[in-house]
Amino acid sequence: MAGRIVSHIVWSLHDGYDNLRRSPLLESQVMPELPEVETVCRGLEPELTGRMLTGVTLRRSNLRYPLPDGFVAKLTSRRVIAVRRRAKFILVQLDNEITLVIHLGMSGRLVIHTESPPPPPGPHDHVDVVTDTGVTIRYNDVRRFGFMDLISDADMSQHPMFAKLGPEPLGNGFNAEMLCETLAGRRTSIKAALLDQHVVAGLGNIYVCESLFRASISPKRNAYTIAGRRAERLVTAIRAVLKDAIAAGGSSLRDYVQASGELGYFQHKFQAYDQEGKPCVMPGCKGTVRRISQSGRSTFYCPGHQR
DNA sequence: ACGAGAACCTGTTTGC
DNA sequence: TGCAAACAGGTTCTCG
Repeated sequence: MAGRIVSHIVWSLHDGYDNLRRSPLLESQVMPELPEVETVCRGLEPELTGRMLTGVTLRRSNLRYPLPDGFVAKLTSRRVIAVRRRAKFILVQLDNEITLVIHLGMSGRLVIHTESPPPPPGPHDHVDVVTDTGVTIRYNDVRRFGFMDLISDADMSQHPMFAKLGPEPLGNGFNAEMLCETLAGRRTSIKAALLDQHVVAGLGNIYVCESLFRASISPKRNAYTIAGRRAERLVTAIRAVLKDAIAAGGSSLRDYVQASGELGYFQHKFQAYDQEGKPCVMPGCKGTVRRISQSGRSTFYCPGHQR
């Protein structure tokens, strides 16, 4: 049995790692947006919380950015207090008032190797972190849009990476009223506005398309026209889309733990994203999903019901 | 200040 | 068939 791929975490069991790396499942993975990062955090949590980091191996000194000075020394022999998520950032809180911040970028993956020693690293395996239980957490990133950083707890809130982030879409701070205020006066499209992490934190191209589809709002609509019932619909849709995706990721985690059945995550089908030319699945709508380009990025939507 | 587009990166897909 | 261009997309930077 080869290891199982769960969201952006890949569990490698005692064999099959080379096969796993060539698995077509890898190619069908969706990009890491909020639900994927949340799933990764839930997978990491039991492996890391309370554990001491006994070793760190760097195979290159830079990912997207240069790794901070003393990266290895500041992690080694530290204990993990908690694993959390903010927007698309994975936050590993350490016992020295420093947090390891991990961003998966577009192609970043974390591989949990339970066997010790772990398999030989591949060409894009950039960082290994080993815990006192002998588990290796390996960071792999083909395109190197991801990065890691160390931020002291005191600097966290003022850090440019976090200071201006919008609210968590699943949190209490995200509602129709605040969304209207944020979008007021914005001349750009609602599609572009929702991709802006300062408006709401954690959405990417895929879930913006899905949310607008579910809310029956055209991606071309001017952002400032989102108000009233339409804003309520959008907030509801964003929440529902994210919760569904997280639930799909969670069921994959359970599948892994029970070592049974197919991976629910990869069966997760999108209603709009990557569905160009397919009939709209919205009940009562006879439209066809179209693909357009907005600010250089693909948008999928149904002109039949998205207005 | 704001918005559009480029750049970063590499493996895969598409088109000539 | 083979090679080059296009494409994927999160974030930051530049330019108008």
